[in-house]
Amino acid sequence: MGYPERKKQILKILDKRDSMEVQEIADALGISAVTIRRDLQQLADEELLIRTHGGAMKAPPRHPFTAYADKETQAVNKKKYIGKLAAALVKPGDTIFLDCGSTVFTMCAHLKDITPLRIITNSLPVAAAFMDTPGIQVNLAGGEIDSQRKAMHGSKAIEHINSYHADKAFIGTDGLSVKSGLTAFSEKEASISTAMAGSADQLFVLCDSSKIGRDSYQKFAPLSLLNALVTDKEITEKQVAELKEKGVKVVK
Amino acid sequence: MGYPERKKQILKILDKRDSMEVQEIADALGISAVTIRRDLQQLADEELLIRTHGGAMKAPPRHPFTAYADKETQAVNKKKYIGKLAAALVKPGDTIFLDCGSTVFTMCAHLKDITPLRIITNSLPVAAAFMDTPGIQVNLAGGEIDSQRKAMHGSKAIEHINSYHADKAFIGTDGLSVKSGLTAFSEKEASISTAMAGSADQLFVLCDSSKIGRDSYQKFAPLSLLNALVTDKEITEKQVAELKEKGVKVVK
DNA sequence: ATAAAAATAATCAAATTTGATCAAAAGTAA
DNA sequence: TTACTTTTGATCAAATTTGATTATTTTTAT
Repeated sequence: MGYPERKKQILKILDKRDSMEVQEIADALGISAVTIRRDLQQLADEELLIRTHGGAMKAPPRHPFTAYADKETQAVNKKKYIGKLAAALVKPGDTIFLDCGSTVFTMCAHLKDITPLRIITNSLPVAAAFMDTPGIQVNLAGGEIDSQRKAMHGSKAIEHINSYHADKAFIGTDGLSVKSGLTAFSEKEASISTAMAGSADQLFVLCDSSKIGRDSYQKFAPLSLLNALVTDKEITEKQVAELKEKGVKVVK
Repeated sequence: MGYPERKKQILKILDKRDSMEVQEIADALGISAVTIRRDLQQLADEELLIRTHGGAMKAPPRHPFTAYADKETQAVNKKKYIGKLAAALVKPGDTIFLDCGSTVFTMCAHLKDITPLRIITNSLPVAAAFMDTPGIQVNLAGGEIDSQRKAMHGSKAIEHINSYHADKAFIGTDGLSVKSGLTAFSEKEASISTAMAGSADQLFVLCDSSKIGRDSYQKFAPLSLLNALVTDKEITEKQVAELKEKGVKVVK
């Protein structure tokens, strides 16, 4: 029996019972406990279950809005770092746009004490984050929900964003290069980002170093629009110099 | 007995009784009190319960959106019953308005299998409920978030609702009487309800029997607009007769 | 306010689980 | 076939969990 088969079996057991023990599974499938442990580790990495000593438990239903399926765990810390830096650019009394990316979302934890604050966003997780935060007023863009991105997209949402003005816009990007400027993975993301950029006095782009120098699918803004790029310390000096030459300030 | 099993047992006890003592659990499970304390600490960290001296209390409902602060627990069952009845009025292929009340929210659990379905709402909990439900497209009204009601209100939201048309509207009410028709607790609620009622072919009002014959603060619709009132079995024959005379169909 | 009682956190030892390492088996490609 | 990679299983040191004991903190009673 190969891994795919075992994976299916293990999850099937877990679906019926809320928890199970390593030895128990090993016996049931006729596989050594060592292998089961390896399987459980892998499944735990995928967040399909929770590993406990001696066995595993069913994964708790993650909240529909706060759950960002972050595949690359090594990028999480970079993102958090960037979120903290970006949040430091926000001042009490500001009105800001926040887009629906996971990097921008990491700002939220650091914004709770910057009050009063007005946030305009198309992101449901952002809205959820400030649901019970006094002093922070959230304005949510309406429209069709994109359940993948947990955000509103489409013409209605664009129209909504366009009807407001903000001091600062914080947006993510899927690629940033001197040649192509800012690039997005999809038209949906690009159009929201463009709208926010166009209605704010200042534009800040959040982007971890791995995406710098990389181009994604769709161009949506030239570097000249940026007030600053917020990134992590792993950006190279060469990249910083190139961007500086183009007039882009780098915060790291 | 391992941790997963204990965790389940502890939460099960807490589900029935609102609080419990350490020694009591230790005896019940045949586990040392020290271990129970460690378990309680962990569960408290997970916010699954609240630690007290000598024991633990049930945790307050934790997610910002799924948590409706339902003060009157005895009304919950009535509401669930009404939600089920109302959901039966929805057919695959419908486009429906759902407002942001807790009674209307109870419909959600019963709508998941009625696909395809298009839902237009100003309620964040409704949006959350269908986040991962294939076949159900949610359109969320934009605007300022009312954190009390976990919904969008204001002119932007009204405008959003007005720009759509639906087959059916399901709304709650804070009062319903032959004399005053439908009444709401606040202007905010009333204006959204009016907008939904005005843009739908059919209007269904969800209202538990305790609110029938009662008037709230603001009138927002005459009984003549109703296609049906969905309520519970405790409505009196006299009330049903009076409503019938006014042309209101009662579903119970 | 003070003392007694109860609950908790900290410390330690025993038992169990685990992850790392390495060897065997199974699968792949040349 | 052979050489090579991947998967699986066995062994053992390291880490984790558990319960007993003791010191500290919190609550209750006087």
